[in-house]
Amino acid sequence: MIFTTKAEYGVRLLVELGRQANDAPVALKTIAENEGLPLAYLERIVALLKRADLVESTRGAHGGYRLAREPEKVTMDEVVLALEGSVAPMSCFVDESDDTRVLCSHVDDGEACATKLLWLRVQGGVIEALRRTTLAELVAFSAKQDVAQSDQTLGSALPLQSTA
Amino acid sequence: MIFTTKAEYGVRLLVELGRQANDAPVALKTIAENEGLPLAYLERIVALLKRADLVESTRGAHGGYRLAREPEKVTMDEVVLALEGSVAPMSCFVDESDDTRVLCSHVDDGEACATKLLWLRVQGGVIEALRRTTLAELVAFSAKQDVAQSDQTLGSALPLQSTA
DNA sequence: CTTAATCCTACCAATGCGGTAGGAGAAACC
DNA sequence: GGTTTCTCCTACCGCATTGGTAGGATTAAG
Repeated sequence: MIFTTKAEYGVRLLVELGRQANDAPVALKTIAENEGLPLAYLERIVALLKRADLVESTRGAHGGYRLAREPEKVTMDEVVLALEGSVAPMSCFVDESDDTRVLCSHVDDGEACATKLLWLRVQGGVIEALRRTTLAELVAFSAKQDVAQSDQTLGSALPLQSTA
Repeated sequence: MIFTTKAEYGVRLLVELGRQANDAPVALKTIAENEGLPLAYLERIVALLKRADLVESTRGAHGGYRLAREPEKVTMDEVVLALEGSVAPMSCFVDESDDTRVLCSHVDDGEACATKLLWLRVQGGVIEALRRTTLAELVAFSAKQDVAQSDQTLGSALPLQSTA
């Protein structure tokens, strides 16, 4: 069970934005360079965040993106939902309509499969974990990481960017 | 985020075995027909369960598979681990060694990415949900489904707990 | 010795993922 | 006004994985 890089990159992008205290927009190019991620791909990802009103943009020179809310008010369930489309442990769990309907292809219509109970619990566990994590927490976490890194050997920090 | 059909089919297979009270082996063909799943594919899946000592087999005519343990003692974290190889919310979370090492390709060696905290929590939520679900529960659940189906021709009597 | 089952391995089509390319609009700055 | 620097949009593409198939070898019951 795995999230795609959309979630990974999107969350990283938001963390980068969250680290900026001021409300000056940040260009995607800056973020791409900071994180070592492909710019063109990030563009498509940030579009998802904008569509979900998690991010605001200003076009033109000196433009870029900023958070639409304070990091404390951004929970990860919203973020991952915007990026991945759904939080479903099984393909038949993807909710087409607005209610969380279970559509399992291998069972009679309207019937639940034997594994419904299990996947519901897993889904609940994931959503709960996502919801209790805010962007502010991740920003603070990454800041702590930075301190730890700069405390250690600065020179021997391998520039191991696997960016081909 | 999605599990593959290996987990789905594998759990269903175990539920089918769990429904048999006696210890007579059940042929895969029977299970395939009951569940409407491709036999050849099930063969590969049940091999994973056998390798993890969740299932025992007897070859030859009148052979088949049976549970290696009572359903009460089979927890789903073991099952999913055997079927999917790992329970990792992100590709860099796949543990190659025995400890749960985080190997993130986009960060310096030994360093955690900004999203480590998040994926750790998600992974924890999933594993906890899996661990507290036993095969016996799923067997009982599927039995209840059967009763509901034969009683009222429409099994919507289940209190589907939404994203609470 | 036929039949019914587990085993094993190679193969294959489709899908989705991660990434690229090439532009068209919009605003700042000279 | 033109250039630069951004956001935006859409089409395309290689590749790995998934789900499934094929074909056979092995084992045991009757």
